[in-house]
Amino acid sequence: MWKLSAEETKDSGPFQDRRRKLQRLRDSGIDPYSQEYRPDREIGEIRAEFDTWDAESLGKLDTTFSIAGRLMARRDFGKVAFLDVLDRSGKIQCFVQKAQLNEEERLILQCLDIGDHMGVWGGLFRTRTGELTIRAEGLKILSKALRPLPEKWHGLRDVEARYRQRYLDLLMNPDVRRTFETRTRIIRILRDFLDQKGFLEVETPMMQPIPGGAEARPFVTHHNALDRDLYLRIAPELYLKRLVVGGFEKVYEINRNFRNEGISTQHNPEFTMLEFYWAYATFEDLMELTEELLETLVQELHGRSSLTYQGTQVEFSRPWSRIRFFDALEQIGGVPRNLLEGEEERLRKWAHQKGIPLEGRKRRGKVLAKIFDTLVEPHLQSPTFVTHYPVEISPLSRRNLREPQLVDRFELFIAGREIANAFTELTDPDDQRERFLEQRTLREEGDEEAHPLDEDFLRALEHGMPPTAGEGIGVDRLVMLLTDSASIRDVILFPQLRHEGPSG
RNA sequence: GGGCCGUUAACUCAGUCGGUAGAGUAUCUGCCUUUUAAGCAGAGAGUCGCUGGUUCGAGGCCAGCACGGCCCA
Repeated sequence: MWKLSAEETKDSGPFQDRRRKLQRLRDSGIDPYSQEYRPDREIGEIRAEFDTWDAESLGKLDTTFSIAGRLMARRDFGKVAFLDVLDRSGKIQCFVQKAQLNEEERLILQCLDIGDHMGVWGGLFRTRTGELTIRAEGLKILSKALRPLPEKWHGLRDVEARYRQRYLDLLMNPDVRRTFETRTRIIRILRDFLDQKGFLEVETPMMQPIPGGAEARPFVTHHNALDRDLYLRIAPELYLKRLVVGGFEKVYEINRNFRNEGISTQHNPEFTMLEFYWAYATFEDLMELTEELLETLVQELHGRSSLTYQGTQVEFSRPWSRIRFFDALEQIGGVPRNLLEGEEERLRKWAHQKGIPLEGRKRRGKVLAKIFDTLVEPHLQSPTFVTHYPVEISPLSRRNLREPQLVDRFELFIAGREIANAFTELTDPDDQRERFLEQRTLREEGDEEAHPLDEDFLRALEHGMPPTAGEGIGVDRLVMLLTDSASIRDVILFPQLRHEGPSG
């Protein structure tokens, strides 16, 4: 009944029973919320060491083990009981003979409910069915649970409850725990990889006076003492580049970005981004680095260079295919070349006939990007670098030398999703100013996602930034890919949800 | 923003044509010294998401709302 408050549930059966047991313990001078208990082993350690021992060897072992954890199941047999105790490392069965307990412990056993934390100590043996078991010499209650756990067999299925009460999800669904452990491992591998290459990890502002570095709508907040609005960052890009100007030639940040957009299986308003900047490198160097990084990740996590995502095999062996943005539109998206190069109106008409809605997309670049998202992106299952984007949708990227209407940029697609976005950085302060001014025009035309002009950033560029390449990798999407998760909510511990309704 | 599906006991779910609200788990009582979804016997447990409407009568039909899921934008 965890959807209801304690007040609402205090009179109903299981809660009353647990309250009653709590009171019985207190009346007997037993604290149901122990101040201290120190187990000497983790359950996983015991299992790792003794799971392979046979009954006879265990019989000769004269050691007492003390463990602690949450009671997940109990099976009572009159004079004995079996208790399943779970800690962070695993689960073990404990065998309790009531005759072996003192009076206080017998009362505790009587009052123990599934969900309570307890400590147990005793020697190891193997039951008739062969299970490694602790023969309890004594036990203690460490924390009384007043609410029952979800049902033992089906677990917690209700998706909403799983997100709102992730602690129950973690307790009841071991796969969920593993996914989040893997997430932590992935982030550690990312850090190790970049640290080894000499990148310096930094932290830049979450609250920014001008939200830049991406095209997205920001969240607004207010600083009272300064009496000014601040924005939760949509990207760290402009600050990391300032650091490159300041001489941090290899720099990265793994942290949260916030974008004021809809919520879906692919989008959470706050999400984790890795961004890194590498002076004296180009976007082509980044492609190689990215190949190496992802292959390392897949190898470390899966022990081979491929994985299965939602039923599709994805191969990460290098090198990955590369295709130019316009070639991808033509060859994969089936957009006729003459339309790509011809008048915008004919392109719009063609898109309309294909059923691609373009409302709100005023510029040619946005039209092309929309067509790409619809017709090309879903087909990019194997890792694919799409390169050389139109300059008008890349206001922070350096122009291509030969074709100045394009930029030296790539996006990486895997399993039909964008995983990374990278480019050779625009270091020319005059060109950057012009790009900002173009974006300002778009903003005046009503494009709320157009990049704002950042005079302070321009001043930094005017001090001189070395030739640099920079990349952003969406960590949540990467974790989804590597853990075979269908929804971003399955890789974020507490995803954003609507207000809990009055009726739960 | 649109479409479809869902919301019933603490959990997981049934509920036929509109006619007294069901099961398993969990809980409680009793029996049980090697079980592991323990077993056997019994018991308690419900604002059927919310608000209206139709009807002699609504968990089921209609409308609106809330929350969630999937798909589309």
